[in-house]
Amino acid sequence: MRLEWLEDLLAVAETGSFQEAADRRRLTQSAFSRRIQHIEDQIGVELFDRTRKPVHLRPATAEQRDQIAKLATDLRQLVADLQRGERIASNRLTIASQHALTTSLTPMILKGIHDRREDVYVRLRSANLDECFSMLLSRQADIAIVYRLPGEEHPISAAFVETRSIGTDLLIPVIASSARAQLNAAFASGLLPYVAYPGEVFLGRMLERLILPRLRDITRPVPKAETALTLAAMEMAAVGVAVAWVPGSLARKRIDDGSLADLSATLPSHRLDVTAVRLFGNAGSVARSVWSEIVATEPG
Amino acid sequence: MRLEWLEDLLAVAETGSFQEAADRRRLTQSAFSRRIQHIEDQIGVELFDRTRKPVHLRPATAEQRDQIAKLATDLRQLVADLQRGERIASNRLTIASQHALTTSLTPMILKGIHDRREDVYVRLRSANLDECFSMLLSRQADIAIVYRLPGEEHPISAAFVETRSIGTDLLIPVIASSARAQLNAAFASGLLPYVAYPGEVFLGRMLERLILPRLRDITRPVPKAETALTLAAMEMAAVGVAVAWVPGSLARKRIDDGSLADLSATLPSHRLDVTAVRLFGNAGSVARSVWSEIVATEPG
DNA sequence: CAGTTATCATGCAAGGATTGCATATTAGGA
DNA sequence: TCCTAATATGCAATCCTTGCATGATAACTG
Repeated sequence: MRLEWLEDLLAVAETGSFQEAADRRRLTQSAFSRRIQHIEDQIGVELFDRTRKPVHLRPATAEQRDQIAKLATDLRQLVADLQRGERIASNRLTIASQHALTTSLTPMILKGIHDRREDVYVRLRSANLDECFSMLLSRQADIAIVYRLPGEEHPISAAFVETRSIGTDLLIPVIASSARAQLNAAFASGLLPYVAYPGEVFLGRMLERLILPRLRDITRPVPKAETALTLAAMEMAAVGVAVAWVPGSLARKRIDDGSLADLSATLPSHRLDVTAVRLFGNAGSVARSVWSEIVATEPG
Repeated sequence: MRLEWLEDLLAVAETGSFQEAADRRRLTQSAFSRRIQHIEDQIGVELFDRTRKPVHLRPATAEQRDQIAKLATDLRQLVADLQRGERIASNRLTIASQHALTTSLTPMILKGIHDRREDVYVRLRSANLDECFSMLLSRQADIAIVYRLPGEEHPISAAFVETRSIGTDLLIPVIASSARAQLNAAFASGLLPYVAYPGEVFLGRMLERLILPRLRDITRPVPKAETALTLAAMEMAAVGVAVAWVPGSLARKRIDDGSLADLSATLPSHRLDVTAVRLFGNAGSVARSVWSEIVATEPG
């Protein structure tokens, strides 16, 4: 297996066609086609369904897609680490950030660190909630930036981690402004189309426990699509597919420019804490200093 | 980056020489040498120190060794998963086992599962303690088999995981029988050579907190070597380097055949619980059934 | 310190792998 | 059924990788 191959597979998964994938990978279509054949030869399995014309991933291949993406990221990171060598070993720091925060609050935190500590090299790794804790535990990350429900605890024992609230956010329902009429019609007939998150991701559990029960009191929620990524959910809402519950900070810009409508006046929303988490114990000096930077961020 | 290359690097790391590594990788020395050069070219960094004759890993390379090994394992697993396809998606189960248990208790557990449930495909992943929990949290493993100190808690909140004790073990000091005289001499002069574990691994923390303090009352412990792997520690003890504290179950055979001596009569030992851990929540039917198999194992 | 040995590097030629171009084949839609 | 777009394949040029023989150098030995 090669990183190149993983990238080839991902290109197909993302573009849905050999043609486009070849393009993205900067190969001719013919060379690309043969490369895929070669990969399949090596593995000994047909990864794609050729009986359809834009080829489709076989279910077994699609199942591994996330793992392929993760391994590709990790391999690239390994190469980068080897390249960087020991030069910055001492003032290097890894921050794990929950996906939905990676595009909203985390960049501001990084900027803050960079402004005050130019010498620090921060590696940002975006992952889902469980993976963030996973990285903390196995010391692949020094600090994690994750959401938490007010009043709840993180899955890691308080005896092992230190948690600080560094801000709050709101999980709000949104949909394309242009789709409001349509939504109202559905709503009037007692239905609420919404974008679901899989049960195993944080927002999925949130939605299931906190939003849907309240929703069921006033309407019948109907899942129209499912995605593990908040950004993708927001996109679906933006094209008017259904209502998506997303962190307010993420939707802010598009609400302000009018393309998305905030429905929290009529549909339930919920508060979220943004927290910084680290393992107790002897953190390096850089990690300690950056931690104090981060927790100095005023909650609110 | 390629899996092949990772394996090349690991071969060098493990054998300490291009010559032997080439052998293990079934290449001529010359071809292997050029392959390493090619890898370095691609990465753009000298990975090995050539000014020494059996080449040495550069510190920056050694630092990434664990990560390289992990990625190699994961890549091989990915290929296997792609090969196996979805056939057994439903009755597949991943068990994470702490390294030291992987060679002692875990095989017996696996055998028990296999005897009663022939249809279940179990994937065993050996990892250190933190990685085991990490895999549980990110749902890369369904069940973890790990040591725990009696009376202590796992780093994951009890609210999120279910823990069951499935046996006990003893952390005992051992050394080559043939080296006892030598050891007694050192001991008489107030010194105790021992094999240390790095502070970030479970046994390292155990040793530091529970054994060394008691040891310091009676002698002056001097670390002679350090390794993160219990098996390697036992090997060092077996060649007479120093005393190593290892799980009794691991050393049993070599104590019985006389090659290792159990020193727990004169040096401190400590009890260990063997536990099975899983996340609360909706486990699949196979995971539930295997869990009951495992916890049915009588403690003791 | 000189000589020996083990270890790694390199020139070379053979064989293999990968690529682009041109073109054949096939699925999906009109 | 025919057309179009997507994928596969024949072919020749190029690049990569390998083994063999041999050169260079660090480490060891007496």
